Amino acid sequence: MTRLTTAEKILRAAHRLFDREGADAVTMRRVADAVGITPMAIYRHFPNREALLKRLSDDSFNTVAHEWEAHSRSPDVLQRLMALGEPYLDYALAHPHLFDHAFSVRRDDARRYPEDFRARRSPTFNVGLDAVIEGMAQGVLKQDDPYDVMMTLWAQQHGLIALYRAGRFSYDEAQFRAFYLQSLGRLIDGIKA
Amino acid sequence: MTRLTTAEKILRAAHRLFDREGADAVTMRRVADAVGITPMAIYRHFPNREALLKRLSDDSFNTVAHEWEAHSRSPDVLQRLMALGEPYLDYALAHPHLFDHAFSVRRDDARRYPEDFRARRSPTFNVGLDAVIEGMAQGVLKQDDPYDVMMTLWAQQHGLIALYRAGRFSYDEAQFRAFYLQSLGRLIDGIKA
DNA sequence: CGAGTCATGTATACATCGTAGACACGACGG
DNA sequence: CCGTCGTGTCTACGATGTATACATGACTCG
Repeated sequence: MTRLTTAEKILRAAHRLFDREGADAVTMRRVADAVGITPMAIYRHFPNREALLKRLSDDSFNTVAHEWEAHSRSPDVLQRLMALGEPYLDYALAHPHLFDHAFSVRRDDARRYPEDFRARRSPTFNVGLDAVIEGMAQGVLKQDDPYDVMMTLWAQQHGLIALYRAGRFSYDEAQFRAFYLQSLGRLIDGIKA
Repeated sequence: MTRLTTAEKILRAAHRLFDREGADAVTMRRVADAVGITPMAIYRHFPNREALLKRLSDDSFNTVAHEWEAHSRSPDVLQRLMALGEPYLDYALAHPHLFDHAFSVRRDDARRYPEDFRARRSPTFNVGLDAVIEGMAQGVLKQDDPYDVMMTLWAQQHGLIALYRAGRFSYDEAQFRAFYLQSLGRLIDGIKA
């Protein structure tokens, strides 16, 4: 069995709370209790609560981002674009609270469109982007700014999930997934050549 | 000059704080100070803070919803669908904090898709919906489920705004508005006949 | 007129939160 | 042996929502 540093124990306890009950449940006192230390001890490892939360969502996101890149090697560009919508949805359904914090919360270090994305600083965006670029080169997609097109695709997915997360759908996960893919298909129809 | 009841003064003071600094700035103590009463006096008019916030965003939203319905009587369905994206964006830009609370926060009384929208319980959704139905009848839009199509349109708009509100764009308002309309155009291309 | 009711406010207090500040204590290098 | 440093504790403070008890004035009804 691996020995855990205190910092790791804090992260694990906090992650558990975050994933199950959301950011509000991650109080310094509850995390400290779970680890078996006093609240102030956390400050030896993280400068403040906000930094702890940021670290949590960053870690969680990075883990998922790796699976992302591996996803869908379909040679058919249109199919690949559809398939690329899935990991985003999967993440939102599997870790709703972390998703909220990673994508719906203001943060100063977030990548910004267009400069960061045009500079290819988002590994996840890049995966879809390359599919779009390839599709345009093949003539499967209309000629257009591929960055703008990819951003439009992202927004479509994000909007559906945001509304779902905000309780605007009475669908269960399977029904929502079907609706999500169907909506994505409508947009893809709009960018097809 | 009109005499204001205390409840109205509370609402005005709270609205001011909400609109300028966001929901977190609306503390019972700050509202009470602004009105000139003690914090507990607010509880004679609102059961708790959450209800006060809900009332604020409801009022704000309803005000805007009226302008909504008046918007865009263009006989061209496609143009009308484009134009209908604007009031949503206008509201988000003019009252970003209220927008966040009205559309991005979980609330048990929110209308849910599909039942509430299919039952035409959303006056704002209906406006766009009727354009979609008309477009399908005219053969300008592909045959499809008009409710699903309208929901897809809403999600596209909502997603862009959510990402903008979360600081994922470095665009100023004018640039973002252009991008928003352009993205909406791509989706409309996908639902055109 | 008088008494009770009710709407509206205040005063006080409590639990919960993030976190500042002072101190303890063991390891380790000179 | 003695400082320094990493890591923890203890205590306390200020913000916040809100429960509870009480005050006060207006209005109603006998």
